[in-house]
Amino acid sequence: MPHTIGFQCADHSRCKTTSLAQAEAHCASRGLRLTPVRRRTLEILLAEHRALGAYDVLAHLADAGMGSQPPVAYRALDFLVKAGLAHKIEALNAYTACMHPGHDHTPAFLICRGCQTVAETDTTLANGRLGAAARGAGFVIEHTVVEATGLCPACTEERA
Amino acid sequence: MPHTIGFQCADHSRCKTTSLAQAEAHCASRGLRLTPVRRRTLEILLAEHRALGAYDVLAHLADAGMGSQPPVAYRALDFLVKAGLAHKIEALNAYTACMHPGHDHTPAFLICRGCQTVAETDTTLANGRLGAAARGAGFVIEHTVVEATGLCPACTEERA
DNA sequence: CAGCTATTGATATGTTATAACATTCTGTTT
DNA sequence: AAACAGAATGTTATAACATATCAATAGCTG
Ligand SMILES: [Zn+2]
Ligand SMILES: [Zn+2]
Ligand SMILES: [Zn+2]
Ligand SMILES: [Zn+2]
Repeated sequence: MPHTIGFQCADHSRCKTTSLAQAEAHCASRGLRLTPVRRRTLEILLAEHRALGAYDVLAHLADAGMGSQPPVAYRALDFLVKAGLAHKIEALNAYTACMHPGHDHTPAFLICRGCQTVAETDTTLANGRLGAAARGAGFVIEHTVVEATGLCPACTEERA
Repeated sequence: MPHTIGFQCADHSRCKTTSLAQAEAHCASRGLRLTPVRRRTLEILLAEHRALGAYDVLAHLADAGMGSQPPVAYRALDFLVKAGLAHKIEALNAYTACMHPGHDHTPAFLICRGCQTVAETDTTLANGRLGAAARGAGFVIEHTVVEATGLCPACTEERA
């Protein structure tokens, strides 16, 4: 699998290409329109395993001559998030490309405060303790945010 | 126990009083200064089982003649969060009083999108699947954000 | 092509958060 | 008590994140 959890990827060029292809397929199969602005936004997010603020994305879009006002970036990001091609990292008010688009999943993130790398994994939160608490309380979970902040292996090493 | 998980509390007046007393004791035992602004900020958060934005808190502080500029609210909120007397709800960019201050815990929240009620519970995330993934990747978790959004029993009923 | 909807462009504004520096308060040393 | 140091607060300004609104355009449908 191209996207195992970890703080390095063997071949990021391939990683990007694969994700983009999956996104194209995903949109095609659902009649979603991956327009130039949206596609470029996804490419911008895929450039690194980090989360980018909407204004960072906007700056890159502007560099590409694709709009320079906030709504342009926010609309594209909203589309990607709703389509399941990107996620918002609430703890950072920033956005990151999904590492396994198309697969129905409940993402969880490991965020390094040293190098800002974001690693996506899955959670089975709804099956765990919080899910049990929610069911016990009669609470219907619709969306979850699971984010852990800390230090990745490389950054832990560096500060040792 | 006064603070069981759930979307009602039997006697909120008592709930507030208890929490405030716990907070006082907590600060006293650690040499932390629960100054008038900080205490009032905590009271404001304790008024309801909801999360309040910093500017909402600020408005209440201003009503009480205690400062009307953003840093006043943010500093008090930062103090409370660092002291473990309040938590930030990242999904709402808002703050809520801790329901069991002093106890070392990793909070998790159930947030109702109908009535905005926030219920705090615990998570053992670090022992669960994400914790395992983190250890496998050599990632050292320092802080976690676990928030579930959905509908509480009352609001589910109402929309039925 | 006429009409409809989705998307983009553009302007303005609203909301959340912090930087920077002055002042006041609190406890400690002399 | 006066001097001092550090913590807390007051104040101004600005940075960073996000949305409302309306006009223009592109893409599809009958
Ligand atoms: Zn994902
Ligand atoms: Zn790192
Ligand atoms: Zn708590
Ligand atoms: Zn509710």
